[in-house]
Amino acid sequence: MTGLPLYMQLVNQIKEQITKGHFLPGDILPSEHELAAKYNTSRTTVRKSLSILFSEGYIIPVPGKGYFVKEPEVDSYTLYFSEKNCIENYSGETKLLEVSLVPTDQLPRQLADLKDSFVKIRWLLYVDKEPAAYDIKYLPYEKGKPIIEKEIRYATFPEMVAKHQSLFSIKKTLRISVPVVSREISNLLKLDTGESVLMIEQKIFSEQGKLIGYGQLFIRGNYCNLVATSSYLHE
Amino acid sequence: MTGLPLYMQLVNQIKEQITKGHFLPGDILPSEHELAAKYNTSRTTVRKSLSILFSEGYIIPVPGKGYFVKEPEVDSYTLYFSEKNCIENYSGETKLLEVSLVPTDQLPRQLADLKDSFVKIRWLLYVDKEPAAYDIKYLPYEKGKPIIEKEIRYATFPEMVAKHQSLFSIKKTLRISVPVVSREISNLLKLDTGESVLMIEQKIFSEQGKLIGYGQLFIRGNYCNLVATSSYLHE
DNA sequence: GAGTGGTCTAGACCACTTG
DNA sequence: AAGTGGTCTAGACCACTCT
Repeated sequence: MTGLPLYMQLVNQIKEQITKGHFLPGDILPSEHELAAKYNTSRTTVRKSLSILFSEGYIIPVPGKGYFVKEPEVDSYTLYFSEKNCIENYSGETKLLEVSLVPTDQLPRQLADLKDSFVKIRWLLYVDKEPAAYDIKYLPYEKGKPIIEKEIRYATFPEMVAKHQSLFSIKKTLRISVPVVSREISNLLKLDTGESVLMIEQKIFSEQGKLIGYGQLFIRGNYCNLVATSSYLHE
Repeated sequence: MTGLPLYMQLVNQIKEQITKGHFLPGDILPSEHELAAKYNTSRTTVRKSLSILFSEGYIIPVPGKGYFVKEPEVDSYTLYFSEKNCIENYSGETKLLEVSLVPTDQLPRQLADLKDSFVKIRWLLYVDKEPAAYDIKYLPYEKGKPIIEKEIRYATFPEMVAKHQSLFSIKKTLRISVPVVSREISNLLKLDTGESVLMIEQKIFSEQGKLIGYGQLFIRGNYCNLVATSSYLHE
């Protein structure tokens, strides 16, 4: 009947027993050996199933003891964020406002304690000729390498930062807030009175934990499109 | 020297070859058989390593062909969200404003096409006696079960919804935006003129995809604390 | 038909926890 | 000492792709 491989049938059976409450958080599952005997299969196959249940957040293996049913994580979401997808109907229209070298003492406080110089890049992002977002980015300045506008085509921030870093090894942080905007930003975005703006602060760290990129993205309320979904989709 | 298990050493070696650019996105790795021979180990162990690299987003297996090096996902973040942790300095102080049964025709449009009645619950959340957030939640009304205030202690929304659902099987969605707030909300939160508000819209679905919970959380700009981090932390 | 990954088995030895 | 999960082996058969 079921074309599913054995280990997947086992995954589903155990999953069902957990979701239906036959096993409660904190309970201990039958041992690998017992499961193998019960389902008439090998320990290897049982382990494959259990490792999937572990990766999906259902159970936790404890060496020498057994597999414990976990409290489900109810507050974990996956957020896909890039400058491109967080602006509604964004087609890619941008205007470069500034590319300049910023001396150490004029950096925002988030970067001030690093003793590096940074390149500051400012953009406006448009939707249908209307300004929808304003973006400021700081990248470490590499001595000797001139800043060429053409090089800074509007990729995602991690891609800009990681020119000579592997994209696999960087760490990133987002902070979402609703700032009180300066008159400058208000003018740039042509804000109506009372119109609000969302700010997304982005930090990028190297594998060694060094801050190698900082960005602030200000999005007009109407154009903002930020969606997150529960992490474990179970297929 | 290295106390690491064989399969982890293999993971790290291949990972390094990918991050250092010896293998580029789109490249195909040596076959399981070749790797087993090269590293003088069994195919099973090689497969264990490769499955880890797959789960961490480095490679994609293609049956009949081989393992392909993937483009790294640069825009995936993990967001931990709950009513408790998204409000800065929140200690748990709440005031229940309303618990009422809402007939089908008076529901917000997001719930209107379900032909169920919903219970509407409205709260104010305080930080140091100051209103910091305003919360509206809709839960399916279960006929015969009276709504008892004491039952609605302020747990996280998924916990409220899932009283008789397993928390493992629900799906959730968040939408973050900056709304133009009504006068009612402005008064409730005692907003200053020009002060902005962040809205987090939360939908909860049953395993079968039915909407079983809808919530709107309005947070005053100053109190908002939303942070997301890159998904793959690689330990 | 040769090569690939996908599934599965029946063992082995280890470090650890528990009585 | 018995039981548990962690690691590892050396096979087997399958469905698939490529040529």
